[in-house]
Amino acid sequence: MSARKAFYVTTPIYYVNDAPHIGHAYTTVAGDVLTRWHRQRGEQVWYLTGTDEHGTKVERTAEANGMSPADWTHKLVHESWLPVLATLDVANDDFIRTTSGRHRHGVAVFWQRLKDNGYVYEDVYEGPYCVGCEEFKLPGDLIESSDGEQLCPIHSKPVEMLSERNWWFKLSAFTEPLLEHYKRHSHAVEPKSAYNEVVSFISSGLSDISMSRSAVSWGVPLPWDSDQVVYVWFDALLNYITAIGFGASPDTPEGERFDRIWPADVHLVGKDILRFHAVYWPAMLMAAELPLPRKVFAHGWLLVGGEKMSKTKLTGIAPSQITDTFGADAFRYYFMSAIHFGQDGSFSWEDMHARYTAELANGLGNLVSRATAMVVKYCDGILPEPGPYTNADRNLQDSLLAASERADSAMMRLDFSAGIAAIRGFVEAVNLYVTEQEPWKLAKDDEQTPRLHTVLYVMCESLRAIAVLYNAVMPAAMTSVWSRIGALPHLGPLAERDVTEVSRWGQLPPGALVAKGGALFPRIEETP
RNA sequence: GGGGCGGUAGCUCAGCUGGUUAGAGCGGCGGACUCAUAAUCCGGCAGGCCGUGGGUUCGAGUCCCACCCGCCCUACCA
Repeated sequence: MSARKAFYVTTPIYYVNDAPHIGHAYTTVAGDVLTRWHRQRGEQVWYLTGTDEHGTKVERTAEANGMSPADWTHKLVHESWLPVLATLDVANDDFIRTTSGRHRHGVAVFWQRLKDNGYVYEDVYEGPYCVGCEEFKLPGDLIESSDGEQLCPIHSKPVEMLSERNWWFKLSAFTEPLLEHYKRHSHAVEPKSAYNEVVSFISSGLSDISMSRSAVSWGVPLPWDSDQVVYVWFDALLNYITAIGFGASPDTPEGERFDRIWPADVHLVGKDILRFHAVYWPAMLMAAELPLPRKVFAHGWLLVGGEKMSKTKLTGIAPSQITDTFGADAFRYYFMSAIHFGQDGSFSWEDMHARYTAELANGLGNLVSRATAMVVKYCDGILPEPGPYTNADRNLQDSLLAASERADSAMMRLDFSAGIAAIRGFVEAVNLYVTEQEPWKLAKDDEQTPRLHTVLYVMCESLRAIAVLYNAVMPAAMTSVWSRIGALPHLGPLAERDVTEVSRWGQLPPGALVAKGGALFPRIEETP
């Protein structure tokens, strides 16, 4: 058992009141690709996702549906949120629910510690409150409706005036420490535009913030004041530590796990929740004397028809709408390759279909077909021994080395589209190689048999490398390739192959049994 | 109001510190080939007032100013 620090990646925990859409799926897939890649570098990895289940909105929806909040969230988690992970082929190590005992316990321990450390005090607050946002608004935040009513600018719904005796977190104490931290760690928030936004916000000075609610019952009670619950955001953020054992004593297995996994290496977040993760969260951790996350990465929006995807505009798309037609692998491939991670990206069915057809069906899928078909046809499905290599063969090996190095460096910096582009470039090089070497002509001349065998071997050995490189993105399809080229009995499970050794030539042994399967990515004629 | 980002071929986007005829992929057209999912490979073509209007410069998509449009952050007056 290794004591190495695990590479720890998190998604936001998703608010159960929403239906899962491709925006949620996008974040989750990104984390899955990232963690699968790191696992294939031989690293210890921990990948966490989960659900955020407390707050007034959930409480009211449950009530409207005639259920208790506990029953209501249980139903949503099991009918909507957990199935999405299976739909997308996500290999998370854990799934945290804020309603779970370990989380509620950890939250109580955490805030008690902050109170003991002197960062929590009592005060009265009066002001407009938006239930949709679950937060107090400043009068200046509000917009006025046509009939003079004060509305929340985000939800365009009337605010409620509340006067509360609350507990407050001394956020103001962390203005300078946070600035110092971000000055020292200029990559702790990415992309750069997000970093600049965060630093600029902190520079303008931080105000203390209310961390509890008295009018809400669906939440985690304060350990020292059972009339109040922890404000939902200051409950939710803690999932990143409660899930891995915070709150357990250090000599227990849970406590040891916390020490091995924390701090997070990457918090993946949408840019809408950047401030919570890059300002409030690190301040809370400082107050608790815990290490800070190494990176918060804010990705962009998925745009549909040029606008941010939205349920009210009927542009919200469920992941299954896409996977039912194209499959989970194509879903993962499309969103990771077509959109530069960190920027907004356009989704359209036309683009999805076009890239699927060109890059997966005609490009990669067809390459697998032609390689396996020829080994079956010319060599009875037994991978032949290669003869002497020519320049063409060596050039292809060189391009594999270059592609794998570029892919690794891109994946390490979360530039998924560049990583995939590097691998796709190698696939295209192999297709070109096949066309130029014309093995079907070599097959017609017995004297050319050694050369034919070399070409067929190069093709299959290339597929071996492609399967390893693409496994993080398309695990199911690449597992199929792994099996078709007969790699499994000789090389073991695909997921255990190290991406940093992928370019070492000659790993697939001659004699491997090659089989032709059905279309890896069948052509799809109709678009929904 | 202030700040930031984006507005480049039909579509999605590259174009660093200004320099010869502004690029890629996809789509469209032509050719080669037949192992393969009518796939692959090659070639050319098309076609873009590089958001608008000024300015600096021998020369600007690339710098400066103003403005228009989209989005984000932030502040706020009646």
